Amino acid sequence: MTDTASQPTTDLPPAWEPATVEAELYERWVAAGYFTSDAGGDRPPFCIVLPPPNVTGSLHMGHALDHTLMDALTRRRRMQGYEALWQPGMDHAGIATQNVVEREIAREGLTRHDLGREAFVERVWAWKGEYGGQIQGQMRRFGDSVDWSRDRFTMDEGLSKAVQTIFKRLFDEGLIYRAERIINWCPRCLTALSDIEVEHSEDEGELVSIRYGDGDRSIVVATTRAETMLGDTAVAVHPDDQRYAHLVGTEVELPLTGRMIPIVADEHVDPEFGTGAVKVTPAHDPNDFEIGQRAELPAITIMDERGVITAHGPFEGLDRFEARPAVVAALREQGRIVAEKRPYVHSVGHCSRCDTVVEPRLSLQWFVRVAPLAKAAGDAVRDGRTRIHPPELAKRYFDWVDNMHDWCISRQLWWGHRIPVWYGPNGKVMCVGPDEQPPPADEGWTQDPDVLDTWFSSALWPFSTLGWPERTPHLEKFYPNSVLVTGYDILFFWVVRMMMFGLYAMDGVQPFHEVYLHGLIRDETGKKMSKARGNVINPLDWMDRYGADATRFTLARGANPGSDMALAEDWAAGSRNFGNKLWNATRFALMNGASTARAVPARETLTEADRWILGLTDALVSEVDRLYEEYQFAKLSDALYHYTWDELCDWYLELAKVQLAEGGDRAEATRAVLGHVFDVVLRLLHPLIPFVTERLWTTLTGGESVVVAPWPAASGQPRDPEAERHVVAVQKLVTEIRRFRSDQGVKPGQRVSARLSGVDDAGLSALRPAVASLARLNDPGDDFAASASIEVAVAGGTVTVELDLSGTVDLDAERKRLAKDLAAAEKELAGCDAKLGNPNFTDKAPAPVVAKITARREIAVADIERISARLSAMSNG
RNA sequence: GGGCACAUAGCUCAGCGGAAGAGCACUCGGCUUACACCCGAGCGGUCGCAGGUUCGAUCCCUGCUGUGCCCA
Repeated sequence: MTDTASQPTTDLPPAWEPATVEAELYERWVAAGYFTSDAGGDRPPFCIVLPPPNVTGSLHMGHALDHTLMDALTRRRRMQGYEALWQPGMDHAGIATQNVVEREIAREGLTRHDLGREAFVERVWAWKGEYGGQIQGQMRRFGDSVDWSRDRFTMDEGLSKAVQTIFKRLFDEGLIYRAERIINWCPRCLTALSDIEVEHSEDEGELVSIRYGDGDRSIVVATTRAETMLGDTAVAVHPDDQRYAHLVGTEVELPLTGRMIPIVADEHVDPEFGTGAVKVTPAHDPNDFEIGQRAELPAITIMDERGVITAHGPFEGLDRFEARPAVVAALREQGRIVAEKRPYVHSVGHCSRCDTVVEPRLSLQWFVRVAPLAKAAGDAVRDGRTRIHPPELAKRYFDWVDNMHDWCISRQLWWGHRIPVWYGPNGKVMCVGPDEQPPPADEGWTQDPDVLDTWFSSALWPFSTLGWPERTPHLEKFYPNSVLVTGYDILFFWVVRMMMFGLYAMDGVQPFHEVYLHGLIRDETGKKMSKARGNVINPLDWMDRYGADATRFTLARGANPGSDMALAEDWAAGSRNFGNKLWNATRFALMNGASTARAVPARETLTEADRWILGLTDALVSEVDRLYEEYQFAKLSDALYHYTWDELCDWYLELAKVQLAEGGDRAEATRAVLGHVFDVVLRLLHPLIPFVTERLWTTLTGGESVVVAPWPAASGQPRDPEAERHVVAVQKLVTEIRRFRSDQGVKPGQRVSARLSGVDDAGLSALRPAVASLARLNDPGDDFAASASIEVAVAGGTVTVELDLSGTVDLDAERKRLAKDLAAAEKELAGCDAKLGNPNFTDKAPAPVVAKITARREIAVADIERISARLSAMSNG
């Protein structure tokens, strides 16, 4: 057998240096085609579509989490022999991108109107060409195993065709319609927004009570938006409200305008709020619009698209926020302000893109009639065709789909998919399908100027990226997608819409088998990361300093289903340390000739230590598999961390040192076991930390790449409970000896002569050299003089360790330790006695529980006896 | 206003009916030839408060307090 010292040393440097190696490894994987999907062949499909990041953006920590989890799932399935497709791409982000380019041309003193629509859109494409690529670069640094050959963009020709196809189908079936409605309008972005693009916050405002009419023909209304009174067309009260019953059907004069407006009754007025009478402004409030519809009231728009008052009179030309105090002042002058409350905190909607206060606005827009689509989306989850993880979030999904409002899909933008509807002479309307010719412009036909909500095209993502509306081989193979991974915060934005459109476009087949919703990233104190707070961590910074693997492992370790995760730099450092630990442990194994070239010898020829670690390794494989099926990333990461560090490194490698020192067949067998366990753990870790495992695994095995290595399976060999008991006993014995040494102030490296008895009776004979090595003990020499002794109760018996500390023993320290142990044992005994002395317990508790407590009691009694004897011996001695 | 979570060691979180756990932080001792991004040992919790169910409750139920989120 080759001597360890003459083994060829590995070429691995003493520490893992991610920065220099990761990029090269990644490009090698791409070049090898590992990530490219093949729609042919017999492998079962596995498909994840990447939630398309915004083309204007860069990847933040939330993306890093999302990508880590998707990559882990994809890499594992690939190793398991699935045909894996992780579909990348970006969306065109209508409002955001248009804003960016408008800002850019504003620096040249231009507006989009100066350029004209066509030139502006060209300008956006040019911008996309120049800056839109940074996300791909970031994904390469993360190590994302996406199929770059299928990279897609929502504005691509094929995806645009998908948009036009589904629009036409929905239009023809009456599921898309155009109507004048109150919509959410952003006076800064100058476009309609859907309900979910509005964020509500509790803001300080004012509540002003205004008297309309005079004398006994007057009524007081309260409002937070005094300026809208210029557009009031009624006052509404509850039909059962006796206070106002006599006024219903009469009219009052609307101050400042001289208009007479009716007092109407409406069920939806809350008599408890304010005076119980509300002003009704159908053109500027969604609830008032509803009241207006029921009472057939006119709607008077008093603002332009920028929120500037257009009503004639002294307020014309004022911004809505300037008009508010001006209107109040004018009313006060007339003595019509009955009460004012400032600040008055109430909920105010803001544009999710630019934070401008949203103005409800009456306008002509396109809508999707969602009722039948939402019903199907709900049913797919109710039927279990799509499973939501964690299941608690399914309720939130149902609450949404079962109470969904029609979806406003038109946007007054230029960047996006233009609505494929043409308006002709005599009010004719024509929706044009993807393969149809638009009607001739010279006959007076013009296309609708608006574009579609970005989410409209994103909703097609799970199948438009696969080639739909063509029935491509990829669509056939990879639809439905296996799992969708995203944050719970975009359940409504995106997941619901993909469900609706997927079921509709694909003849009732749901887009996903499973949906996994992860939590949000927060800072170390649990606050949301935001630029305003200045607590944003850029994942690229972490990757620069700690490597992509460490960044990924940190995120995976924090990913408990459905709950948010707090991140701090310390976590990343810890993950970096773990990678380094793995690196050095593997290096150590390699330096000692660990190899996968030879199979692990038959179990009966191995040591108990070998059988113990092999058993733990099998258990680890099963546990990791089970946890992956449940999307328990935090737990599976922790299981891998614990196995690697606390069992493999802290114990098995130390035990292996003893076996390697023996030389001969024992050393050779140990090399095979080392090779096996590192092979397995590296493969298990690869989906989480792909780079370091690739470097180590290829060195260890000589294999081509761990990316395409088979996923580990348990050995099928039975575990050896006796060997495991014995190793656990050795762990306890060694720990107790170390504890004693530490109490006595013996330096960790100093060897101490010791005489052990009871080892054989405890069944630990074979592990005796291991104990000596791990506890730094020397065999007793001729001059051995025990100056201290400890007794350690282990599973098979009690081991007595006599130590020659060749000097004074710190009796005080020992007494303290014994007293502490005694107190613990006495507490334990008292607890057991209390239970066993209670007939209700012994009668009603299950027998195994009673037996367990009885056994614990016996151990406590023995401990007390032993420790007391030791203590009294000390005071007598 | 409606709904849903969560309150466990200094921090971030597991555990969710039968002996309180992890990582980080902290204390002490160590360069024990894989690793100081390390090794060894240790300190630290009436599991938010008050009731209830149970032989037994951090775990189940009720109420309260606090925090967060979603929806109006």
